[in-house]
Amino acid sequence: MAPRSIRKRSLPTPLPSDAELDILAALWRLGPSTVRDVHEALGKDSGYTTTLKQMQLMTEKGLLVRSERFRSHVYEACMAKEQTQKQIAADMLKRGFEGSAKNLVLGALAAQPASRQDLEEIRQILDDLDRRKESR
Amino acid sequence: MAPRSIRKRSLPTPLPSDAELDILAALWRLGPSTVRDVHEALGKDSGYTTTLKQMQLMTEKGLLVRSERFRSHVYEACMAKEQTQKQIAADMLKRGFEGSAKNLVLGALAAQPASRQDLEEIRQILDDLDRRKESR
DNA sequence: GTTGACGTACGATTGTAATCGTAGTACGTT
DNA sequence: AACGTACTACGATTACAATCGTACGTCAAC
Repeated sequence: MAPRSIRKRSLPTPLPSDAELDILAALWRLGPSTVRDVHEALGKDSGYTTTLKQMQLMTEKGLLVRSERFRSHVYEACMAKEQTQKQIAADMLKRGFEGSAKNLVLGALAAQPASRQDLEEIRQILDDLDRRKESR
Repeated sequence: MAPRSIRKRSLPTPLPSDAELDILAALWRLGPSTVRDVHEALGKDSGYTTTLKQMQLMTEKGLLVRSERFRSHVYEACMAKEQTQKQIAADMLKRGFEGSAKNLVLGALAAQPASRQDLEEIRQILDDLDRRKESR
């Protein structure tokens, strides 16, 4: 009778849930911010205390760090955006894409047509990877 | 007071939840299967009836279709793998990757090093996209 | 020193996914 | 006909994310 949630628990850093990811995204974008800043940036119709509580819980979980400032608290994402994105992609890959990066790329590009410039940048990434393989 | 789950509800085809995605993945891999087939393929330590119920609910939601066979039921994924993957990638992109396919690709490749062959296939995809852009 | 604005703390509530137990049904074997 | 086996049906339960209401604290202004 033990349900599992979106992502496996009891890992070094549990993967963020849905609303948690939204908050993280806001913090990555805004940099260190107060609850109010984040809440307004989210633009959701839920209440202020909801966002507050969420961020308090995330702090307990180790997803955010908090520091005092004058009268309010300032929060900051604990992990770098890139690392979290990597974890999310890994989870995604394993669970929905048969572990094939190719499939994920295909899905991503089908879902969100990339600009020519984006395509070029992706090629750069591929080339880099190739070169790193080479040198080993 | 209306919580939201992983993915937004009330869309043409609601995005599959976590366990649902596992089941879909199994069905894509196995093709039309009985509950027992799926349950065993999942290799989870939850009970048989859990998988059964899940698949019944998914059928109600329109994620699976069911047909009779001899004494058991045979289930099949309703949507093609590619379409679901596309939806998932779109959701992911929007929520965690600032809508940037490049970031997702970067994350995916960092998470799951691709083989040289995979890289080549991804290049093919990029070229195709370029060509399609050209001809428009 | 009372009031108002603005902040945090936290218990209680709700919705939903995930799970299981138990009951019911159909079939083959003896 | 009775029994064992394999399946489906479904209500009840549990866990957790998300939400809110209310209590509480602090500072500034009047």
